[in-house]
Amino acid sequence: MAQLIIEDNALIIAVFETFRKHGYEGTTIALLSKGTGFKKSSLYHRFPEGKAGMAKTVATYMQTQIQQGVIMPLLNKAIVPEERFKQVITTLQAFYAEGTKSCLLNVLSLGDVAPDLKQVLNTIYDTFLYALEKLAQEIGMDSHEAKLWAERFLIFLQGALVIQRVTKNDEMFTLQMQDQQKQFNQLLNKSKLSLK
Amino acid sequence: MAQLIIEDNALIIAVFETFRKHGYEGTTIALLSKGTGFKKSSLYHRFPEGKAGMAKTVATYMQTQIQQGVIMPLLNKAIVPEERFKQVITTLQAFYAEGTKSCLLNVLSLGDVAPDLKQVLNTIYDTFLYALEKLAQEIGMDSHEAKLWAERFLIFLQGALVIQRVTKNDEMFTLQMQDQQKQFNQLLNKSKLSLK
DNA sequence: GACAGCATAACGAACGTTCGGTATTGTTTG
DNA sequence: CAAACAATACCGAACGTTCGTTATGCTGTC
Repeated sequence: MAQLIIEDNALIIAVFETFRKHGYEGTTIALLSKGTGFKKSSLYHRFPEGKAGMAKTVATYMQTQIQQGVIMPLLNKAIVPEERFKQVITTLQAFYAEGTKSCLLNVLSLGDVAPDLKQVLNTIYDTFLYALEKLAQEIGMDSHEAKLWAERFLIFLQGALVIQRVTKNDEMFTLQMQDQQKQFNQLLNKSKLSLK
Repeated sequence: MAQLIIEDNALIIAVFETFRKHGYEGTTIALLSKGTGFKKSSLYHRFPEGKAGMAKTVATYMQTQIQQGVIMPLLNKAIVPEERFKQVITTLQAFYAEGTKSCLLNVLSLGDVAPDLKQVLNTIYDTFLYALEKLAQEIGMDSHEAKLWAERFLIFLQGALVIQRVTKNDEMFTLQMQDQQKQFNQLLNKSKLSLK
């Protein structure tokens, strides 16, 4: 029994980094072995469901990270919206290492994706979108505007990651995130004005 | 001699579609054989440099497509800017099949990319960016604004493709492209007003 | 009969995975 | 407390399959 083992965090992170760098097909067990320090067969002890299981595990890991570093701050009404958004930008900067690391949502959604993995990726997007939407509504957007703004932010996030990977212009992501923050604050100020 | 053989266009397109769907590592020769109708060994007759050569070929194919459908229209001063941008949006809609197909710039830039392939991808981005920049300058932006606007457009393009792949919301890309066009026209009108 | 175009068949290497076995750790029992 | 047993953590070696690639052979056309 007791099948639910708390996976070693450093191990998961190493696997996560390998997948986000090489994508699913590009990630080999040999590569994972190198990245984690475990021999191939040992990895199968930790992940009895093999490569597919590892991918699902890292996707779930990302889900919890986003939940903790993004969703919770965004919905935390104890803090002013401006500060909340700033926190999220900071989290994302760290999570994507200033845009030098790719997003699982992108690299794990190529080709024929296993349905259960796809569902985790979908959920991450949905919850992220929802939290952004709620924040936007809080600062005065109607439901439609809020959804559009949230979508746009996520599009921008993903796009900036792709472009930085192609161009190797390592400041692009940071600059664009800063700009998103600036624009958010402008929207917020407009909303404050119209309320007075 | 005569190393430059005119490759069969339908063949290249089939290879191109396979790569953009599965990425580099996810694309196998068996998959290419299925997609093209050629046996594996026959593919090596057409592409003596193997898989790496095929990838480079499809990247170059994309380069010519973008050159013809995007760069040339953007720089064509015989047509008004509004119409030029509209043409480009139309081209991109077709090129990405309303956002249902991925971009080589994204899927071929994962993991360890061969330097010569990377350079082709880089060139595609650079020329695309440059042409957008020139158009933006034409409608009144200064050099700095123009570069930012061009970057943003490409970020949006790539981001929308990623998001649509994750969400399977098949209208997202089209809607966002239409919106980009609308925004461009607004910028253009502002510029016209300030000139009067 | 030369040569291009394509297929058959096979290559070594790497793929993801499995299995037997050995340490190491934890638990039970006297 | 220690001996005995069980469970866990990890590894070496090998599995069958598929990878990318190539050597060889057939078939038609000029």
